[in-house]
Amino acid sequence: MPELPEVETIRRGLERRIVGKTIADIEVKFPKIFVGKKSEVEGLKIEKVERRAKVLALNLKKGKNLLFHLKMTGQLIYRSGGTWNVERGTGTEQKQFAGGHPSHDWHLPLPNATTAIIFSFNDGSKLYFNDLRRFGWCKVLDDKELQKIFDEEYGPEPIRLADARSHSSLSDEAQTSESKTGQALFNVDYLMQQAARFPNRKIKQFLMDQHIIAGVGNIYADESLFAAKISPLRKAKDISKTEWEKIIVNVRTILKFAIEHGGTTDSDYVNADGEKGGMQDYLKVYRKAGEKCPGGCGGKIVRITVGGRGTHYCPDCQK
DNA sequence: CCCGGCGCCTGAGGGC
DNA sequence: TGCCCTCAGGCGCCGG
Repeated sequence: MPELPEVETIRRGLERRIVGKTIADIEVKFPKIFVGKKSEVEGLKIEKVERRAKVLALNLKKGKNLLFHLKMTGQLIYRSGGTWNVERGTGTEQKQFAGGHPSHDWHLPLPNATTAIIFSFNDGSKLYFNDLRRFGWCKVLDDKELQKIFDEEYGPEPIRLADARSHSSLSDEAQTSESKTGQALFNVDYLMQQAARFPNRKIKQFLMDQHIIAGVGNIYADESLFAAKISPLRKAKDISKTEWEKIIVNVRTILKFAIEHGGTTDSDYVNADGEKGGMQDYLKVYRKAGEKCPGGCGGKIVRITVGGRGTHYCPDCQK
């Protein structure tokens, strides 16, 4: 399920692939998933690919945008146009592929039964929005509407890599009070202030609330709390300042690490080239029920339900 | 405020 | 082998 690191990974891939291209045509296979009029964006050039929390926006000319939410099983996969002659196996087998160099993604047929929308660009390349469970959506929005959603529906970004180039990412730690845009910053003061608003909420649900923190979902909430040695059942009001600091550091570290590893492929997640992530090899508690605690405490990872979500933690070292 | 439950979907996995 | 049932899960919404 794409959370911040997965959506950011897709964003980076798309940025390299589709910025500067013009949307020539949109084919909607599942009408419920596409909200708005495609005629408003056909013919427009893509200027930028933005991420906020778990949503992805293609900024187009004329103040238009396409906003995507991948929910559980959404995929955004790019394929270049043209045909390719490819040798595989012993070299005797030669096959021609239409649409996209098959070096890494030839096994993934596109479009397929899960393909909800096909965006065709002016150079013959395509962007496929697949969604097996069809919870995801794509909306046509004006700049103003997009900004309103970004401002009102999502709390601060826990890391600020979206627009910054890699070498300037130190700005994360420099966050103190408030950003230029008026958006709150992800720091201890802010989290304690929010905790005062929802004192009895369990910390796991608190971390996953997109209005409070942008982009943390089930996997990284569990992983961050394990790293911080805090039980997912603790109430927000009972978290000490020192513990909030630990939460901040671990959320940031884990999200950044996950981005470096291309995100977690639990079931359907793939990047913009159709490739799986690598972060699943580094998860310590998520879906590890019954296994020995990797913290070396001698305990065992258990699975419980918190707020209706599967929650994995070590009761022995997460207090 | 907090919690539980439903709905949206479909494939995986367990029970028999 | 195969059918049926339940469940997962982001998120909005509703009711207690």
